[in-house]
Amino acid sequence: MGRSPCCEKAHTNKGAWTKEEDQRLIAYIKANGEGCWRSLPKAAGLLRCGKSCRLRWINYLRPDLKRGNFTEEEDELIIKLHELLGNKWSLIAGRLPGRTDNEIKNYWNTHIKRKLLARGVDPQTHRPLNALAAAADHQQQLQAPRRFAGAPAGHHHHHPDHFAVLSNSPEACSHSSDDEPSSATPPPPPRHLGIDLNLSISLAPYQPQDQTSEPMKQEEEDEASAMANGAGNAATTTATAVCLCLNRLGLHGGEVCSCGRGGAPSMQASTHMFRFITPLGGGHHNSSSTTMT
DNA sequence: AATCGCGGCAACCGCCTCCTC
DNA sequence: GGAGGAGGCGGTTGCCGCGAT
Repeated sequence: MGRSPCCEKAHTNKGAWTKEEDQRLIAYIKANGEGCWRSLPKAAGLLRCGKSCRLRWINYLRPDLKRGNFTEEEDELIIKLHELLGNKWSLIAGRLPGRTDNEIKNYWNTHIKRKLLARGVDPQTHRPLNALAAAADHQQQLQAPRRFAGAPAGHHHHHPDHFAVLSNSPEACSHSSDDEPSSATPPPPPRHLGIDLNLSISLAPYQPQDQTSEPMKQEEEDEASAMANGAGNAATTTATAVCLCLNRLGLHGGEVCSCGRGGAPSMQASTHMFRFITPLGGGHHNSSSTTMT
């Protein structure tokens, strides 16, 4: 039968927003703040679904939005983050200040996909295109019990292969409960790693001897992986300092990160490597490292 | 000048997760 | 612990503008 609609659709406008509607929404949110989207339309005098208001605000009207073209740096950041997070547009957007998930999603589909294809890289797997066919053949031959490439198994299109690459601890390998039963022993390195990703995706520069005792949760692990990888590659390709803290991820002109949330994330710096430790929800710590060249 | 095709983007839809009771 | 509601997310659709023919 389905769920009840999020709002009374019979009396709601659809389609493009008018200037007047925008003004009403802006005025209302300025006066009352965000929240309670369901009741907002009525309170603001809008004949819109609450979800529609929310989307309009988040994707278009928010004052902190950065309009305009994506920079080359943003492009590369998106690519790195997508490689690690998959189609988690909201997570990616969270690391690009002023950009929205919808905007990034559209940009990915219209620009970056093409860009990667032109580079000979598969936009979904981030592997060289010519290697994909070979890898597929190889996998068919192997009929390995552990699926690894493409073919997202669950609703959420994580890339298990990516996480396998990035994980550097047995705990980290046990998260993929969506897709397969977890195992106490870390799986052997996937054979597809033979494909040269040319991305140096790894936490190798910083080995886990000082990892905190608590196993990471999936989300945190994702974050850590994203941070490590994004930094490593951005750093090696641009020689620019990269802030990986949750609030400031991005390229910076070499200044040491000092941003933090609550418990003041720490950063350990050596000559060529910065390590960021950013507390995430629940007091877990999230570590990553980046090599500065 | 008119038509067609394509690309870009805003908006919608439906499912999922989280939160509250 | 379970149910229901609200918000959030990702995929998809459809409109519009622009260039090619």
